[in-house]
Amino acid sequence: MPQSTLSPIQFQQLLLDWQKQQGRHDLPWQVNPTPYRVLVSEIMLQQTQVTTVIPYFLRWMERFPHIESLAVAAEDEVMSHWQGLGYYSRARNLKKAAQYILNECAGEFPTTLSELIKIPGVGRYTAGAIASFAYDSYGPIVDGNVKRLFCRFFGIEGIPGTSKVDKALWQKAELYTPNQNNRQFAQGLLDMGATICRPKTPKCDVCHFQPHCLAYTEQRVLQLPTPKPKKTIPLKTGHFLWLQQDGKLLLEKRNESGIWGALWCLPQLNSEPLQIQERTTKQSVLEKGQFKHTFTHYKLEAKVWTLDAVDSTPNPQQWFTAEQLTELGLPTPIKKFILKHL
DNA sequence: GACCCGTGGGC
DNA sequence: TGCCCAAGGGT
Repeated sequence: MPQSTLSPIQFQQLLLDWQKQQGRHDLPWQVNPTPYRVLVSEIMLQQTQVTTVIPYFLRWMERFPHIESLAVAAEDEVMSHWQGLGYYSRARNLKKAAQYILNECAGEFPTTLSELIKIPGVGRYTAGAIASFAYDSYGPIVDGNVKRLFCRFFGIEGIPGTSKVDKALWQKAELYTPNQNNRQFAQGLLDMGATICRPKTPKCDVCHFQPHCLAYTEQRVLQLPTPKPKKTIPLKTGHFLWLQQDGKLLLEKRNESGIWGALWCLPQLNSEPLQIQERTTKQSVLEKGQFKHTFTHYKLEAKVWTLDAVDSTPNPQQWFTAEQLTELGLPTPIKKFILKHL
């Protein structure tokens, strides 16, 4: 019955009015929104909350204030500034993006959606966000906030992330995104989703869209968006090495592929270490400690072992003092373990 | 389409 | 505690 009677223009006006009064205007990346600052913030904000990103963004912009400084930076220093944010391919891609813009785009930051999406690490959402926030131009965005808001407002059923539902969501985004005031419009969508149309406790009582929201008028707000079926994550066991020498700790730089890619880490073993037999001495393997860590897609239970001999591995290894450790990008649970045991 | 890729906050 | 969720993208 009462399908939303709000035209795109009416929708835009309501959202812009709300954004002007109730939206966020003082986030660090909203100040001086250059393409580079918007790019950095949007990559950091992928799957990451605003309050988590803010200190990382400020530190990043201080160390890498422009594309050139990032493009020529050493990977280890880039990774150390991302340490703790997670999804480390974002950091590697951000450096690739800087090099791409300098080398392939003659230093001219791309401006169109079709060009923006070619930047490493930039997908459909981030391209739309850069168009909106950096250039104040047409750039549809569909992120977690918009998915939730649109699924409720338009009464879209089905699981977001499936091709059918996402197609419908992007279609709505393209239709309802204006050709002016794009910066405020996009910010309004995100802020509405973050502060009003929240997952668990939406503030429908103060929502300007309330009379036009299909989910609200049909009392289905908490049923939309359709929840994903939860799957059980597997348990994996890991083994790591703790080797100290002259007050230094041995670390290993991990491969770019896989978990904790390109971070420095305690050397990881393929299996539980066996007792090492040598001609003259028996070297005992001692358990230094344990830790557990839950990722998105599996749970890790790890044991850390000490021994005297250095295992040969294909990755670069290096001894670090406690002071040097602070300048490296280390996986968060590894960093915690080291600080506890060093 | 399925999987991979981190971490911290909120309840 | 355990679960959901967060300004997604790459393979």
